[in-house]
Amino acid sequence: MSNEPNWLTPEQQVAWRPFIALLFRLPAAIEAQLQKDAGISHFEYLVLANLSEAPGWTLRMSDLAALASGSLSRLSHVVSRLETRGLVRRETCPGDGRYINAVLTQDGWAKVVATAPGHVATVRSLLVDVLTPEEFRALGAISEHILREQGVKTFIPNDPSRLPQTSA
Amino acid sequence: MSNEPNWLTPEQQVAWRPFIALLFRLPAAIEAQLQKDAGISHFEYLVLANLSEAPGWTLRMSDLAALASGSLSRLSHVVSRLETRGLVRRETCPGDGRYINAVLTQDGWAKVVATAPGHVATVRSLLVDVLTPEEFRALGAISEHILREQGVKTFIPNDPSRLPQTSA
DNA sequence: TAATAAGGGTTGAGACGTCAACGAGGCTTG
DNA sequence: CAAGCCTCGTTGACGTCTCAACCCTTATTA
Repeated sequence: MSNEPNWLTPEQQVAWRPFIALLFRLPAAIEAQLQKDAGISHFEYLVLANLSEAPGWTLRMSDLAALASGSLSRLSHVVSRLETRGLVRRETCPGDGRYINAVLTQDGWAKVVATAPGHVATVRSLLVDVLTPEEFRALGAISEHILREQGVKTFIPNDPSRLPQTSA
Repeated sequence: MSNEPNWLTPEQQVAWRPFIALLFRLPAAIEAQLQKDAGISHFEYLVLANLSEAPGWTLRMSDLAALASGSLSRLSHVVSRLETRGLVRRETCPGDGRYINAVLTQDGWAKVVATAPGHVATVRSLLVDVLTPEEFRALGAISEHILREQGVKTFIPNDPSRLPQTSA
């Protein structure tokens, strides 16, 4: 193989630069809204939202980490914080002491219900509603393509009737 | 205006979920490679890279912050660190003491030259080369669309009065 | 020229994420 | 059943980001 770096072509740079800017700014904007209006981080919101959609408001730590796209260590810290705030509690898995389940509390559910509408509105105003339906569909398909290439399986909601649709 | 939250439709969720996963995972992957191979963060890389492309290896702090899509406070901390590592230095703008220029040093240039190929290779393997050219172009166009909607200019305003001036 | 306004940049404290080391439970060999 | 191992999960130290208060320089106003 050659030592010569395989630089991006000018055309590729024209696509790359806005994308990398988006990769910095969109999370920052979402983070800011959630922090201001609900006092939680985006990651914390994803944790609560995923739990709220899980059967029995319960998920194993490692599964929850994967669903929220974070490390197990990060999740452990976050669940500890959410636990002291009374939004989540831990239970060792009955029958197999290796596993630990995170369980949403009533207060946690209330928090999700109170937070979701503002979050969805923000996502709409920043992203969904500024794109044409075709653009948004394409964005989803491209994202899935990239993730699939890295062996990441994206969770598809199987029961849309379960409300609220917190995952926005 | 209704109080009823405007939830995402199931079709929109199908697009949103992979995208939000990408928004978490791609930065993490890029971060990991840069940290491992070069000992710098992605944001630090963007700072150095933008300086290396600026005339005179020089940019005003606030312009650099905008180019790197970060806050001025964050940039100030980062530049301080890069300064102690000898990769960047600060200069008060001659003729207007309010402004401060960040200037890339020779060592900083060397760092960019040494780091860029690996970074580009990573971006290619994670993103560019797994998409079709049409997909990648579309991704760039969609990103720019979103940013434009928020008034973000992807490129530096080519205003000569904002360049470092040796004389008024 | 003095007082004030306005904006760029810095600083410190607190919150958060990462990394590597560790602990604990259960499975698999002998 | 004992020893090792594997995986899940936790912990604490350290580095980094955010937020708000602050300083400094220039422009404005009287």
